[in-house]
Formats: sequence, C-alpha cells, structure tokens
Amino acid sequence: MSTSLAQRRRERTRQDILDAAWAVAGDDGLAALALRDIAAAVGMRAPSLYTYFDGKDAILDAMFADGWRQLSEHMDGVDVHTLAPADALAAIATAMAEFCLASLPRYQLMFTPALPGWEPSPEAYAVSVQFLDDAVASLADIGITDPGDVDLWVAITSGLIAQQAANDPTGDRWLRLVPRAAAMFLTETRSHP
Amino acid sequence: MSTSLAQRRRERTRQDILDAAWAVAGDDGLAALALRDIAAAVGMRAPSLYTYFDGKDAILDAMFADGWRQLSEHMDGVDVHTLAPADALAAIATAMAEFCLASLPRYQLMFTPALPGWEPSPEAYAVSVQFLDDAVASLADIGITDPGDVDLWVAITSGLIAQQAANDPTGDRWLRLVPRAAAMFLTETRSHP
DNA sequence: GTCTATAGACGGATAGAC
DNA sequence: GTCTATCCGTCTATAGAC
Repeated sequence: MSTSLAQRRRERTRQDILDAAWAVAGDDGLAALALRDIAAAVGMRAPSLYTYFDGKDAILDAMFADGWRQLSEHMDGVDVHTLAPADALAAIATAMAEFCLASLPRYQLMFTPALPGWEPSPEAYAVSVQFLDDAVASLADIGITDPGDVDLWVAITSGLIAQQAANDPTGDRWLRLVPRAAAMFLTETRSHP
Repeated sequence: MSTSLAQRRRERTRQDILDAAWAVAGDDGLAALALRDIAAAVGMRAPSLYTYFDGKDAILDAMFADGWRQLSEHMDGVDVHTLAPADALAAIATAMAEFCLASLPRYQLMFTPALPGWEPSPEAYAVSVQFLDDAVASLADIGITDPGDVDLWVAITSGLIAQQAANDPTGDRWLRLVPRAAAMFLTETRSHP
C-alpha cells in the first residue's frame, strides 16, 4: 500500500482543517461553527473545503471521531493495575474529567446533544462505542461488574464533570470531590456483594 | 389595583402563546422553535406575537420562568418532614427526576445549555436562584449542610437524571438507582461528621 | 485546487394597510 | 390587534471561471 505524495498532502490538509475547526469552536462556541470561519482560519474560502470534506456534517463527523481517538490516547496514559481499586477508580474519573474540561467544545460534541439536529454517522458512533466497551472492561478489572453498579458510577462521574463544566470550567469545585465519590461508591458496592 | 378586562384577556393570550411554544418545542425540539410555528399553533401569524412579547428572547424568557414556577409547584407536593432522611433525600431526587423527564424540552431549557447563544434575563434567572436556595434549605432540614456534601449530592442527582434523559427518557434504568444513591450518600456523609 | 458569484433555505424583525 | 409583504442577516451548498 503506497501512499502517494498527493495523498499525504491531502491528509495533512484535512487535519489542518480539523484543527482549525476545533479552534473556531473554541472561540465562538460549537453552535456558531461556520464553514466560512473554518476556511478563514486555514487560509481558504468556504467552497474550497468541499475538496477535502463532503460538507459540514462530514467535518463534524471527523471532529467527533478525532475526539474519541484523542480520548483513547489520553486514557492510555492511566495505569490502573498498580493502584488500589479506590485509587484506580478515582484516577480513571479524574483523567476523564481532565480530558473533558481541557476542551469544552470537544466535550460538548462528544458527550452532549449540543448540536441540535446533528448526530454522528454510524461509523463515527462505532468509535465511541468501542471506547466505552473498553472503559466497561477497565471497570471490570477493578471489580465493578454489576450493570447497576456501572450505571451508577457512570452517572456519578458524568454528573461531577457536567457540573464542573457548566458552572466552573476552570476550577476544581466538583473535581476535587472525585476521590471521595470513588471511596463512597466502592464502600457501597462492597457492602452489597 | 384593578386588572381590567383587557389586561386579563391579554394575559390569557400570553399564556396561550407560551403553551403553544411548549407544544411546538415538544414536537420539533427546542432548537427548532420558530416564531412562525408558535404563531400557527395558536392561530396567528408570526408578527402578531409581537403584540404580546418583545421578540423570541422574551418568549424563551417567559418559558424559562414558567418552567421554574412549575417546578416550584411540583416540589411543593413533596412532604419531607414525615420521612426518614434517606427516604426524604430519595423523595426529593425522585420528584426532581419525574419533573425533568415529564418534558424534555422544558428540562433542556431550564438545566442545559441547549440553546446556543441564549441565556435567561437576570430577572428570569433570579427565579431559578430563588428555587435553588429553597432546595438547599430543604437539604439542610435533612442534615446536609456542608457545601461539599451539597455539591456532591447535586452532582449525583443531576448525573442520574441526565443519563436517564439522554439514553432512556421513558424508562427507569437510572431512576431506580436513586434510593440506593441516597442511602450510599447519607452513609458516607455520616461517617465523616 | 482555489476562487467568485450566487442559488436556495431559513428565521427574526419591521412597515404599513386594514 | 392582526394581517400581508418584505427586509435583512446567516448559513450550506453548487456552478463555473481560472
């Protein structure tokens, strides 16, 4: 499989456009993301983007998949196996929170229905499902296997992150409650074996 | 202060418009809410709405305040004082969840940044702050006074509701975890007095 | 591959007749 | 108070020249 020079260059430009899209989303908000602005940020006019993407939805789709790929990389850096369960649980949740709060538009695109009328393509969605399956497997390694336990922990984690993102995106008012929440949760699950 | 017949009639029409707006939002989604459709649902044309509201933002503002007024009424039906703390906590959270899931657009307008670029006016926002202050007072009655405890419980509750609303709006997969979450939370707060 | 020009859709708001 | 007609802005997407 020989990737020609032209193909490489095209792929680079595609990534430049995605990076520009993230930047624009960061400045103006995800909902205000417009092809004109993305193009301007990369030194083009809007119609030129159609050389690289089929349209706006295709760009959003690529951003979505890009986000989940970034999350996979980010979570690879968390070594669960050397930690006690409570610390492992807290480490996972903290890493997730770090990632979400590092880019609010990325968080919104990946986890919230912030874009009315848009939803990821089945292919892009599959990427997220794959990650979440892996996450459930990580919880199983810690000993969280009951579906209700998983649901409860996901709700607690996402609740803390959502509150932090909505009310204090640069602070740690809810973030610092993560270790406590992890200990609380583990104590409870163990008292009901 | 004599409310004239004209004033009463005007107020009734305003409420008709709000009801129509909720109906349209329920059908098409909050983001697709358009003056034309609201007007049609109430038997008018869009410009006529300007007789009753200053514009779209004013309508959203009235809907927002309307929602919080409805929530106040709904929560007045929950009698906390006859219950044990864990049951009281669960009852409050369950009532909140019921309210949120009864109307997804209402939930989105009140609790989520579902409308890019829109935020309630200071007056409308004050209504929500007043309610939340009352809610914190209710928690204090149960013995939850530490700010960190309050934040944690709010995060847990909102996390469960958000998961339920996003993934299973008509079911109870997360809702049924509320009593367990309440017991877990109370056990934890009491072990750290 | 990039551009200009423009189509086509949508939605909020306003003017002015009735 | 309600209407018709219209303006204005925004945005995605396409046609066709270069």
